[in-house]
Amino acid sequence: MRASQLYAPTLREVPAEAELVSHKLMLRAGLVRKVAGGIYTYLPLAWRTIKKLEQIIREEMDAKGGQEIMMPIMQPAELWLESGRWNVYGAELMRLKDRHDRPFALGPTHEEIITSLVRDEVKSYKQLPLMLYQIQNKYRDEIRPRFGLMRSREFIMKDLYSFDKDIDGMNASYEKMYDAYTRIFNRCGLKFRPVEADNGAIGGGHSHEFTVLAPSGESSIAYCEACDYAASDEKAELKVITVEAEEMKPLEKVHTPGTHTIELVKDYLHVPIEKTIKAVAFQDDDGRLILAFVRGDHEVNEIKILNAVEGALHLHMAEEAAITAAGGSAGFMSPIGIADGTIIVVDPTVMEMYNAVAGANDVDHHFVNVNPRRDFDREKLIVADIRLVREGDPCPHCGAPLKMTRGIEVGQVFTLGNKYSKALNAAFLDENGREKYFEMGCYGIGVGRTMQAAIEQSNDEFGIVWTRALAPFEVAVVPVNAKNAEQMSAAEKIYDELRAEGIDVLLDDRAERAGVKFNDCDLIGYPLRITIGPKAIKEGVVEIKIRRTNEFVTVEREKYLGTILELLKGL
RNA sequence: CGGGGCAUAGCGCAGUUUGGUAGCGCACCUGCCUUGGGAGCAGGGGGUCGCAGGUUCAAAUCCUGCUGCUCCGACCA
Repeated sequence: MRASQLYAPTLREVPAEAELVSHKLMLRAGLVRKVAGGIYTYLPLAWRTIKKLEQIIREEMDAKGGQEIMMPIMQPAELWLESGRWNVYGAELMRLKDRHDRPFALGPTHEEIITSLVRDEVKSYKQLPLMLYQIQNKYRDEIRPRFGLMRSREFIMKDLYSFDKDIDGMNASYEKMYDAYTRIFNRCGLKFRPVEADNGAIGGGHSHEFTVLAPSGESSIAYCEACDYAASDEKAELKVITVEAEEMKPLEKVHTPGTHTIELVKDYLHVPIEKTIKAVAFQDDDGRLILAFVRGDHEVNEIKILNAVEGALHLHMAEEAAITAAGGSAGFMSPIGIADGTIIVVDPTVMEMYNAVAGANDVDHHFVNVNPRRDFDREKLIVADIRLVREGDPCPHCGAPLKMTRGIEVGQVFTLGNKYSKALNAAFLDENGREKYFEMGCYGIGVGRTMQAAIEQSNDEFGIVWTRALAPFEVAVVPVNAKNAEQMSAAEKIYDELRAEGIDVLLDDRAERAGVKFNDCDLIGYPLRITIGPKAIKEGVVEIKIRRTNEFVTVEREKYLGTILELLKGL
């Protein structure tokens, strides 16, 4: 490829819309352009990188027995109604209607389509296991698209679905995919960590997220340095914190004017925050009031609440009217004396407390000497771990203090069990002629997000630093003066020789000044740059710049090819 | 969904307070010159000032309504 023919519009100035360094660099280096919020065009450089990334993914999927297919983006509502997700998926599902007013959705994921395909076609255990995948645009109407390709409304995803005859088979498929994902992200040169994750809206059994470590990431993960435990903050399990037993004093209602936050209460009553009980009021989609109680210094984990409360799909902050209707008072909530029918979830650590302070369901009043084991009606509440992990909490495996870090979730693997096969009545005959539901798994990789994560993790003040595996071109050949015939012919020769070696090389034949070309090379981040100037011509040498270290290597003309090949191996 | 901010040439911005011929830098086109880290000179093209109404002799500027983008919040009882 010749740079004079390449559409790679680099920018000197940073568009105002970008916040993240990777987002800025994608715009400046001419990789992507925004069309609308969360919707992007991929320009030639980005598309080359994406194709390389997709190729790596294909190779690893195929190596595990995956077969590539292509399913429709536009999906009929019937299948979603059948699986129950038409109503469950919520506003993120992009819906549309055809001219006959028939409802459709733009696929955010393809469990329905693939399950219906396999249901109709696969009838025997002899056809299993089966792994099918595709790489395709997905649509999710995000509340707040941001950070370029990190959270966009249209994005490229690889999604593979596994079908097995039993749980053991499903777990074996899961292990294969876990291994494939590890290989893929290693090949991309990413620093990442697989972490235990919650299954979220997709549902099913166990799950890992593959998280690229980056301070700007939207995911928060907890990990243990003493053992190999790592989990997303939503998932991280927490041990009950027990305290020394105290004599239980009589429950007492006290006047605490204006103390509608935990901070105000603890200061007003002069008690340590660990002696207070914090209430958070939610409502689910059906309007049911859900009160969650954690220790005053703890925070609630909404995902854990959803998992603890049967039938709850989404949570939002409770309306004040709903709280009042249940006999509560916003800011002064308590499990004691709340109307029946209110769903009460209490963190087990709260149940261990003695003589604590909690709201009294009465404005400007709190209870003191609350002893949950004595004062709470166990029959009417759910005791479940609903705490959000924080740095220093004990590791659930070994007890060492957990560390927290941030990351970008680039892939996730799930086991689904028969959740979808059952909902869509997808069954086969086993060895004994008995009908059984497929045991499924699903496995996704955000392709564009992985590309951006690579940039976020590897850049410097001059621009992107690509690994060889993902670089749009592996080597750039830059004649200092494109109008100098001697330099151009030397550059052309090297360009041809490198291409003959199968190297992906760009010849920067533009009539730009050297500085412009050098800066573009650094900005775009080609792993190696070969400079052809007067010195190279006169001395018969080849000058190589290594982008990652910004170091220069000069070798004799006859030996440069070996050096290039050697250098590329390490990049 | 709540709260801020912004919308003027491809990009970054000024002009809006106080209404009076639409500007700057970069980018782009032509020519000359230049070529080892974003050169210089000269000439040039490009904007119904987000959209729709209104006020006025006159609106980028004032008023009303809408739309889009963006940031923050959505841990709070």
